[in-house]
Formats: sequence, structure tokens, C-alpha cells
Amino acid sequence: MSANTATVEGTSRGTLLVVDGHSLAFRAFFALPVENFSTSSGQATNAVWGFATMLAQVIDTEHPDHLAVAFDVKGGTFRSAMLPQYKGTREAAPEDLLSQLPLIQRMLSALGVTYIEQPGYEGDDVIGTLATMGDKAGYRTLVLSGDRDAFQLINDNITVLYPGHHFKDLKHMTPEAVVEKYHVTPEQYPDLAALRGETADNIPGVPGVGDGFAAKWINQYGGLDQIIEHADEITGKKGEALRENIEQVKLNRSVNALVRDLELGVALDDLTFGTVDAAQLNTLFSTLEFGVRTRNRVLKTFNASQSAAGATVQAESNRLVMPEVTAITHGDDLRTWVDKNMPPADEHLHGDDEDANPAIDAGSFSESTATCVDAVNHSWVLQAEGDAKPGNAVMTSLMLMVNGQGAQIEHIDDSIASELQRVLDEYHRSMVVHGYKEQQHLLESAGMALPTPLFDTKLAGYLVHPDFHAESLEQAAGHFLDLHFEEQGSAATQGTLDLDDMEESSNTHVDELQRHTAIIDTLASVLADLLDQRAQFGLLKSIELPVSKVLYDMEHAGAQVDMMRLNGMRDQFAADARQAQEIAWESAGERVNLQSPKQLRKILFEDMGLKPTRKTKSGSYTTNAAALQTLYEHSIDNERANQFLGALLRHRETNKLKQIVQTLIDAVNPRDGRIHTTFEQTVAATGRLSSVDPNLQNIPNRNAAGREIRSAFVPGEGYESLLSSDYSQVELRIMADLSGDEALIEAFRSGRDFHKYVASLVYGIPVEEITSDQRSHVKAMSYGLAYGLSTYGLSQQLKIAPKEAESLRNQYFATFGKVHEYLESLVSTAREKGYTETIYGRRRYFPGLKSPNRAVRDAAERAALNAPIQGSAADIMKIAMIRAAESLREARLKSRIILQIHDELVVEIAPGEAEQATTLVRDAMEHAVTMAVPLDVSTGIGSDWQLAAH
DNA sequence: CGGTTGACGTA
DNA sequence: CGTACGTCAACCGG
Repeated sequence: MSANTATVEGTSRGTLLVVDGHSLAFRAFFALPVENFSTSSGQATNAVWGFATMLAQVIDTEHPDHLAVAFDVKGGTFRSAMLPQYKGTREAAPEDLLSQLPLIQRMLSALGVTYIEQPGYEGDDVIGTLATMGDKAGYRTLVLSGDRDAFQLINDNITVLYPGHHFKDLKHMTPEAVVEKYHVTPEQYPDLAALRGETADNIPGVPGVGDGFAAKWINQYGGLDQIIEHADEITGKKGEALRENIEQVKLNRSVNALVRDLELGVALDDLTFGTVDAAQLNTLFSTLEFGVRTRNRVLKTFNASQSAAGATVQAESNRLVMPEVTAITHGDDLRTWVDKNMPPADEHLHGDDEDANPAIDAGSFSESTATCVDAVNHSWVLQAEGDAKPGNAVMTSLMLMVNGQGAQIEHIDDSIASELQRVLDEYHRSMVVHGYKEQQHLLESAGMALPTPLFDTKLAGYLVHPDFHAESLEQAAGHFLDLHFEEQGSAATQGTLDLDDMEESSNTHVDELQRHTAIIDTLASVLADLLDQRAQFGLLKSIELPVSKVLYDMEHAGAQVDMMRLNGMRDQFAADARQAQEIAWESAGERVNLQSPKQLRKILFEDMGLKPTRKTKSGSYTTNAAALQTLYEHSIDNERANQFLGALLRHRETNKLKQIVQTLIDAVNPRDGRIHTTFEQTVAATGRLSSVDPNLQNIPNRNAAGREIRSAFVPGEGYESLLSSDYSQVELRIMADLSGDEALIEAFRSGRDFHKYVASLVYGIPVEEITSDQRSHVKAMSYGLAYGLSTYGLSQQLKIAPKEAESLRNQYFATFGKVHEYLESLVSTAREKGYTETIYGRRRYFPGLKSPNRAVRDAAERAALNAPIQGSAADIMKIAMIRAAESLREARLKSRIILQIHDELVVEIAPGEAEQATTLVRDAMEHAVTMAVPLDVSTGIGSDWQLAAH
């Protein structure tokens, strides 16, 4: 299709947006407190800002292709000649508002928007004319106006966008909406308004007559003319009042009729989006002291509308604005800088008390009044750099940025720390950071603490695109902003450092801090916009940010280990491994490296001539445990091979355990004898956490030898025991709830042995007759569901015939039909929408569902099946963690959460707190969310992690 | 040396 | 030919 070919759908030619300039400015002025929107020289800017963001919002949601703004002109109109007091209230508009009208017009010029003033007429008449032109030409016509006179224009083609109680939520006034609200048609509305009067325009109506009586009369008599004809018939005080004010009403009616056929000297074709003059806009916005975010937001909207080549234009509009840097070396400098540059801490935009229990409720997420973008537009950025390793954090530098001004701190002394702490306490509610948890570690290392900030670009980026994991801020900028940076040369990493290099590296260091701060600033506005569009701000505010704080505390606390025990285990495992190795070497006849699959393949499949079972994905023969086990079982008649395989399997197991223990030993912080893992909050695409450095979420638990390692995790000094508390079958319970399958729900509500109960339903025999094989087969089936298992996989796992697995599956789905439907619906919805959602609106996108490659597509389907289930379980656990930490704190207990292993929490219990802490944690977990089935939590307490198991 | 592969630990 | 992770050691190419 040629770029010039316009496609016309149906009769609609496109969308025309007509804006009532004065009324929009007026509404903005009174909706936004002028104290928060003034330049340092005292010029009010609230109307300009409100006008700009409102207009951008409407353009973004309605996508008009034609646009015009109408203004009143100074001096009288034909109406003021008729009605001297007309719009007296508006004429008396504060100077602060009037002074902003020329600024708004300058902004519109810079944006390439046509605005129209018609001497002798009002903006309303221009609007009436433009709307009529649009209607006749077949455009969907939108009138953005806060003036109700515009309602008379409404018809099937013309909709008035009317600001409601909150400036930003626009009501779409259609004919139906007018009838619903006023009980008259749009054509009759001026009659109603004439009777009622219009206080906003200083026009008196009939005293005592409001919308209700006016509508009643209109519907009774047909219209104003008929009412006047029959005025004598109307009884009572109101009838009297009408007769007394009939002249006023007639006058009102002649004044509120909009002129709809002015000669404007413009055609609709002239009203397309013009060229944006970015330079002029920059000059204007910097005079008005608007932040880079406002500028980018507006530019983005108008550039996208102006040109179909949105991508390139958008990239240009995302150019970073580097902060102008002021070096801070003393607390007094910081105070001066803050007083000069920071806006007053602004409570009303996000007035939630930080201590209040965050509203965690799926329904309330999308309802917050201030949008994320609004809030972020008034925020500032904090970026600290350094090593954020829990327990060993070191901060090297820090920068604050607001409105293009940066305060750079390279060395923190006491005066700066105390001043900065004051700033954090006062301003945290309007602060943006990248990685709250990491920033908190850095600040803590300098003796400070950061209360919960407004926004976190790292967490927000994760919510927007959980499959994308940015290694650096530059990568995040490349991904989300289409801003690309050259690879940073690593001069410092090679060769010697002379004085020039030192200087250079110190400069690049500052450049980097500056660049990072600027990237965060721009990222925040772009990501806030995306979160708003998806109604995910609640997820950030009520789950990710609060859990981030909990995770910080967990990382900071760490987990105490018994070093003696670890060393003892390491030595024992090492000895066992060495012994197994000796035997293996002897039977192999050579000192083969047992940790080299390549060497093993040679020994097993070439030298010993064993028959390989399966291949790895790269095509070589596998030597994994399952294969070795099979070979072992089939090699009874080959003594040498049998002995080798047995020793190899033993070596594999013990050596792995030795390695795990050694990794733990290496991770112990010598300063406190504890292991401080890092919980990654933005890595797992489903919403789960992960644990690194070391990974404390994969400590062995399945067999006795491995489980011993858990006994090395003990309460630290000042604590008496460990509590382990975990959910039973959360994912299955989520499936029961979301599918609404009555049988599965009942299985959980019954309180019986769940898997046995399910098996009895599936096999159709009494619970008492279920064999342990039957139970375990059904159990495997249940758990496999959420993974998208194949019958082949099930047969492999259970070592049963594929046919048997197939019939188990059929029986299962015959019993739990709604579960089957639900799982299918997950995939089909994902295919339609491109993404899945958890119960709290966490999304994951699946481009692979459209892949022509079947293997890729199948894998994507399984992941799409699993993501909402695993992800909802993750949401629930995060909420439980927030609530548990909160109630432990509120009860002033010393006991604290130290580990999370997906469905388990480990709590370090202080003396005498066991009972109360158990109750609080259990309660938080059980009541994290309400579902059709109860959440079952089991707990145990012991003097080490293994003994705490239950 | 950095990246990949195979193996294996957890939920 | 079951989802989601992290870590190790060996190996390969530069």
C-alpha cells in the first residue's frame, strides 16, 4: 500500500478535535495549586502545564488527525453588548490566569497547532462553527470544553469531552449521556440552561428553578417557546418566578445559542497537525521551568501525531537532558542547593501515609486518582553508585537531579549525611530511583536510610517487560527509550595508569553518574506512562516497592550458619567423593576426569561399549544421572562397567554436595558469620524472586544426605530458633480458584489428604482403596498440569506406558473438566492478546506463540500456561511477605524474615517470640488473598533449618 | 579471558 | 517430549 493512500473506514473520515482554549485553561488553573506551579520569578504556570498535559492526554487516547483550539478575544462580543454582566466572573479571572493565556498560545504555535480567535465572537461560536463543519464533513468530532453551552452541539457525530470533578477524568458527553444526566436532548439543553441560568457565566436564571424543574417543564410543554406560551398555567412559587423572569430567560436563550456558521477563513484540511518547533518549545518550557519529562511527554504526543514515522521521531524526542552539575562538599552546600532547586515536598499528589497498610486488592489497583505519570512529573531522581553487595556495600558517589539541575556528591561526611538524611525523609514520596533495594544498601553503608520512594525505574521496567533483563542503565535506555550509547572504553582495565588516565577515569566516572541520572529521569516518564496504560501502577506501589523493602531487610540481616558444621560436612563429602573417585578410576583403568562429560562419553560409549540412551540437545550422548542409572541397571553382567557406573553415580552426588557446601562456606561474611544472599526481584519472567551470590533457594531438600546441609543454617546471636512456614499446593489451589472447578474446590475444602482424595475421584474408587502408586501417579499428574506436561513426559517420570499416562490424563480431565477448559483458555487468551496476566495484573508477553517453528511454539504454549499460575503464586507470596514483615514490626517483635524459597518463609525467632511470631506469619500467609479455596500453611520450629521442617 | 555446554540443586 | 531459576567445571576460541 502506498503511503499516500488514505484508507477510509466506513463513512468516518477521521477525528477532529476542537478545543475550548479558555475553558480548558480556566479549569486547569483552578484544578492545580498555583503554589506548585510557578517559576522562580513568580510567573504562574499551572494553567499552561495543565493545558499541555490535558491536551496530550486527549490526543493520546483519542488519536485525532485534525485539531484546532479556539480562544476568546479581548474586548466585547455581541453577547456582552446584549448582556452587560455577561461572563463578569470570567472577565474577573485572576491576573495569574490571564497572564498564562499568551503562554499557552505560544506553546500551541511551537507545537504547530492552529488556534483561532474571531473578533466580536466568542471561542464558543468558533467551536460551534468548527464542530458543525466537522460534523457535516463526516468527521468524528470531539469538543474539549468545560463550558456546558457546548452540550447543544452534541449529536451522533459530535461528542463533548467535559472535565468531571477531577480535572483529568473527562466525561464523554454523547446524546445518551446528556439525556441521562439532564433528561432533555442536546437540542433542548439551551432551553434548560436559560431557565436555570449559569453561575459560571454570571447569568441569573429563574430563582428556585434548577435542572430538575427546567427538564420537567421542557418535557411537559416541548420547549422554551411553549413554556412561555403556557407560563400562566404553571402554578406555585416557581410558576410565579418564571413569569417574573420571562424577559431574562428569553435573553439568556438568545445569548446561549451558539453561532454555528461563522466565516472563519479556514478549511478543515488546514487543521492537521503542523510541524513541531522543538527549539521554540524548549525555550518556552525552560523559561517556564518545566522538567524534561513534561517536555518529552508533550513532544512525544505531538511528534507521533505529526508523523507516521513515529519510531524515529520518538527516538529523537527521548534525547537525554544531562543535569547541570553542582559539586557538593558540605552539608551547607546541599541545603543551599535543595532550597534553590527542589520543589516544595508535595503531599497532595500521593497523600497515602507511608505507614498505612498498602491497599493490596486487585480491584483497587486501577482506581488511584493521581496517575503514575502525574506523580512522576513532579518527582526528582536519586542515583548512588558503588558496590551494593549486602553486608559489604560501599557507596562511591551520589547525585540528586531535579529539573535539569544535578547535585553531585563524591564524598560523604557527617554534615552531608545528616543533611541528606533530612532530604530523604522529607522528599522520598516524590523520588525516583533505579533499584530501591540496591540504593538502600549503598545509603546504609554511608549511615543513611531511604524511606519508600515514589517510583523505581528498575522495578517498573521489569513490570513492563519481565523477559528483558537489562545489565546496565545504558541497556535499559536502549531498550525502553531507543537511546543508544557507545561501549564504554575500558582504558582503566588495561595497562598502567598515568596521571592523565587517572584524570580521565575520574571524569568518565562523573560523566557516568550524570548520564545514569539523566537516563533514570527519562526512563521514569516513559515507564510511568506505560504503567498507567496497563493499570499496573498499583502492582508497583502495593507489591513490588513494599516487597523491595522487605527484601532489603532480609538481605541486610542475612542467615547465620554454623561454620564448624559446614566445614565438617565439606570434609566428609570430599572424602566420600574421593573414595568414589578411587573406585571409578580403578575400574576404568585410567584417571578419567569424572566431571568431564566428554571424557565420560569416551570411557562409557567407546571404551566400554555401552549402549547410549538419550542425546543432549546439541546431539552428543548424555551422561546425566538418569542415563547413568539406566546404564547401571542394565550392566549387571558387566562387572567392570557396573562398578564404574556405581562409583560414578556416588561421586556425582557427593561431589555435588561438597561443591554446594564449599560455595556456602565461601559466601560467609567474616564480619558476622552470616550469609547475605541477594534476592533478584527483576529476573524471573513469571514474577518470582531468585537468589544469587549465593543461591539460597536451591539448598538440597530431596534426599537425606543433601538435607543435612540445612542443619548448618541456625539462629544467630540474640535469637533462639528458626521458623519455617510454607504453603501447601499453592499453585493447585490457584488453579482450583481460577478455573472454578467445583470438584477440585471441594477436594481442597474437604480437608482430606488432597492427592488421595483426587485419586479416588479420578479412579472412581473409595479413598480407602487408593494404593500408594495410584496416589503418586495422580499427584504427579496434578503437579504436571501447571507445567503443560505431555503424556510422554508423564510416562517417563512415572515409568509407565505412554498409553497408561494417556488414559490417566483423560480420566483426570473427565473428572476436572473446568480445569481443562481453564488451561486451554490460558493459552488461547495468550494467543489473542499476546500476553498472560496474573491475578494482580502482572503480565508476560509470548511472541513465541506466533512462531512458525513448532518446537518454539509448543514451548511458548507451555510457558504461557505456566506463567499466570506460577506468577499468581509469586504475587501471593510477595503480599504475604509484606504483611508478615509489617505485623512483626507492628507487634514490636525482634523476630525477622530471613529467607524466601518461593512457597516457604524462614524466620529467625527471638527468645520468647516463637508462638506470637508463628501466629503472625501464618496469618499473613493464610490471608494474603481470599480465594474459593483456603490457603493452607504449615509451620515448624527448630534449632536449625532442617529441624524446623515439618 | 569470556562465552557456551552439560550437569544438577530448588520450588 | 514439564515451568521457573543459579552455579559449577570443563571446554572452546580468541
